[in-house]
Amino acid sequence: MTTTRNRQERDSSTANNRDRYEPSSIEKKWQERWEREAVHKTHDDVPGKDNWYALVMFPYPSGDVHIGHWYQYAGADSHARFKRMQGYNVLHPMGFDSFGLPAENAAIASNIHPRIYTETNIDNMRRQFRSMGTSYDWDRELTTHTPDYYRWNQYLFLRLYEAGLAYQSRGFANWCEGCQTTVANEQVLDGACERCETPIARREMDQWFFKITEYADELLQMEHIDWPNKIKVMQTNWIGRSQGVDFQFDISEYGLSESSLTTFTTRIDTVYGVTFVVLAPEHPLVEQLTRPEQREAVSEYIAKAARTSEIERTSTEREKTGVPTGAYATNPLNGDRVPILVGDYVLATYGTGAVMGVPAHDERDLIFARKYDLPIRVVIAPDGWDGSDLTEAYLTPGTQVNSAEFDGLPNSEGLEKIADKIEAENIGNRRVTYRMRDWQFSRQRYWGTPIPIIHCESCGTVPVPVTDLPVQLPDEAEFKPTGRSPLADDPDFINTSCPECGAPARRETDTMDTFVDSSWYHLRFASPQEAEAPFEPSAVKSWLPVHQYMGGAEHAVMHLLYARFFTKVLRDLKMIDFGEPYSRLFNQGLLVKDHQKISKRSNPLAPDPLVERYGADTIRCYLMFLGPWDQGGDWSDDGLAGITRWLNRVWELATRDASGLSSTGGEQAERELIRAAHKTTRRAVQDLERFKFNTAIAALMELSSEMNRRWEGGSVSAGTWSDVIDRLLLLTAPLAPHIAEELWERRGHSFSIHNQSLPGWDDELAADEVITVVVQINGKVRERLELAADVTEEEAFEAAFASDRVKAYTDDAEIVRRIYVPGKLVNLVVR
RNA sequence: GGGGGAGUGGCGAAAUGGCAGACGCGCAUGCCUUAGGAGCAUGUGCCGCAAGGCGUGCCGGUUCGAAUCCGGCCUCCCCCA
Repeated sequence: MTTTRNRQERDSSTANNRDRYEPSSIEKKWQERWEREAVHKTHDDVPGKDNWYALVMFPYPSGDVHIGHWYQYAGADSHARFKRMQGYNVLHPMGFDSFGLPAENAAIASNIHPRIYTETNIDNMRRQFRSMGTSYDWDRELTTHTPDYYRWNQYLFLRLYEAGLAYQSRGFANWCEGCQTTVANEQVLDGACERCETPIARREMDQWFFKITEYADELLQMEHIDWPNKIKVMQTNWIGRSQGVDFQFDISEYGLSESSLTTFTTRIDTVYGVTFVVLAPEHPLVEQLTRPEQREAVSEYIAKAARTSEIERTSTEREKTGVPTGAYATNPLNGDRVPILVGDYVLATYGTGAVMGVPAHDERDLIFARKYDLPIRVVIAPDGWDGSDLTEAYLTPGTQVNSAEFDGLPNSEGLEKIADKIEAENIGNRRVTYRMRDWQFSRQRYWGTPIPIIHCESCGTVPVPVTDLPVQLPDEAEFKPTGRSPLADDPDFINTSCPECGAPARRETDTMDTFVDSSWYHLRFASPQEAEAPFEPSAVKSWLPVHQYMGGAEHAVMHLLYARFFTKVLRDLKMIDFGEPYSRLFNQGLLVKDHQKISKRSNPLAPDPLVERYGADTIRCYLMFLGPWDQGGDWSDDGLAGITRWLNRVWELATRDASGLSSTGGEQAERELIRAAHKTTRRAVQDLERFKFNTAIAALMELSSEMNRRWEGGSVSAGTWSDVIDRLLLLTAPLAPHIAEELWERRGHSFSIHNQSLPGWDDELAADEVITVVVQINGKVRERLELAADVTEEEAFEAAFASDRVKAYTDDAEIVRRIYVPGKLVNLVVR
């Protein structure tokens, strides 16, 4: 009776002076105060704290922050906040990857200067990031389109150029006739321009490259970095290391400058089965080898191939085509004279641009041979082969046949012995090739970092002296695409003098791929205002490599590979002393809405109105509650109510006046609430560490409900209640930073909750006193027993046998086996 | 075609060798309310009145015991062709 009356009094007395949870008012208030009091200001070193660099991939300022950004940045921010409350000195910076094609295209489309367009977007995005309650130190913000940043792109380019790792060479680029410009590989979608859908052609142009292939083998070494296996596999496939043999066919009969034609193969064991040779249309010998009677057909074919994208050319769906050159090549191993054809499924950039055709042992070659009526010769025989024709290409291991002295060997052995012979006779050699090519980073675009090179008639290619940096991107230049680099039309920009001889000279007019900017930005964040160098060595030493990198998997083989390459180069240039930029990587999944891709047009979900209506904390928590962060989530407005209710409950629990509580439930009730609190702490901390935000929130919800029940019972002391409330708020703080801060203040604690340590837990206090032991008969659950936590095996079996339900199964049966899993179950195998 | 990931209630999902469905949405019933798109309580995998049986894409295997491990197949998503 007393308890009931007390409770009613408490409720009515507190109802009046308690106010409701109104996210809009408290969120703005705390965002301003955090900024005013520099709560997220990061110092390079804090005595007694270890540094933790939590980096999330910085965004393109291509428009509004959309809900997918929220999904990424809210999760990353929660994890960074969690590490901060774990006691680390955390660097969690933000910037903008603000050069590049998307911004430039959007700017052109709306007839605004790319700089104005970009800076307007950045202002808007900065505002939105603030509205999320992110914990960035804005003093460290960097934007890559400013000279303060891109001058260091130019500086690093010069260092790579000096080291022979940047070079200019003629190469094929993706040319879009519609946009009158080249586009990057990643902007080619199914052979067409992603913007105007014009088919992409290949055009030969002077291009700049970074020698990433020099680091191919080291880039394959990934055992020592803690990255998702998925990404490691993608990088390995992308690099595509293959071991093979360069093999020379004799073409001396034509009396050309070259007496041999080199092909590359990974299957030299099939060399006795070669019945034709195929050259890429761009192969340098095509012109000279083509016989007069084939000249017209070959020229026509080459012209057609030039209009076809590489992706299309190598597609397995597409029919393999080719034309004979009329010339023949002689296989030096057996003297066979085989026709030379031109085929566009062979790429000039892979291997040697020439392949040997072995129709019996390669699917593509077989289709090609059948189509053009070329001979098919089996040289690797399956077990029990009767000498008849094969119906399909034989690709698996077998025995060498029709292979001269190698007949009878398993082909794995033939592979080595034939390679030995080729090397001994000097008609070829073993070689490792990679699918990955050097990184073509020059763009005929305006909105990027000018490449700091000067072309002089007498001195050739001359690097701009470091003291002359930055080479400024002219603001006034014409930026619309005209078919060549926009900067080429700006006389003030191109006309200069040669740094070596002083004669009039022309500047390089290409700009850099934006992936150059993002290859080292993590270093810049360590000392973003450094004016004398790209980064300050001691700051880099305190912060790098990045402890935890977070971002989407779409960058697996672009940014993430380039950044690793840059890191290795800078290490070799002795600018840094580590070889991997990101020690740990976590990829968040994709957010969809109602099972469909979120799109501005067909399935929109703008964050600002949601924040206005529900509050940033609610949106953050809901996004994190949808499912495991790495698996992505499925947004549906309906589910928001659950998070709203929970945060309201936290508010309501934390604002109750607990002074009237008395420990009527005794020690038992106290212990049970303390146990729930310690269990929750353990679960939440362990889950947050592993990015399992969804189950961390579930644990906090359970604790909230448990507290509500305990209050109804009126059974715990005010002191215990208060401790558990504080625990709940501290654990909620990384996820819902505003409400936690507000309630922390209302409970009389000092500012800020985000400078507090997470609560610890005691496994003994978290341990159950009573456990449920499951009794299985032949693996099926037949009984559940409530037993003391410290029950012995003997006691557990005794309890099991005492149960009537168990007896029903054991009475007429023989027990052949008994299994005991401490604290969990008893299994009786009966017959 | 190759590689990777996933498949569990009406829905988002838990459980990674030991009680399948935690937590949340939705739904149902009741309470409270001038009102309810608010709050509270209880229930909610399927079949069955019940006892009980069935149940984690499908088929098989390993195990005392499988959503979880192994083999084969189907479907969906991502990356590369």
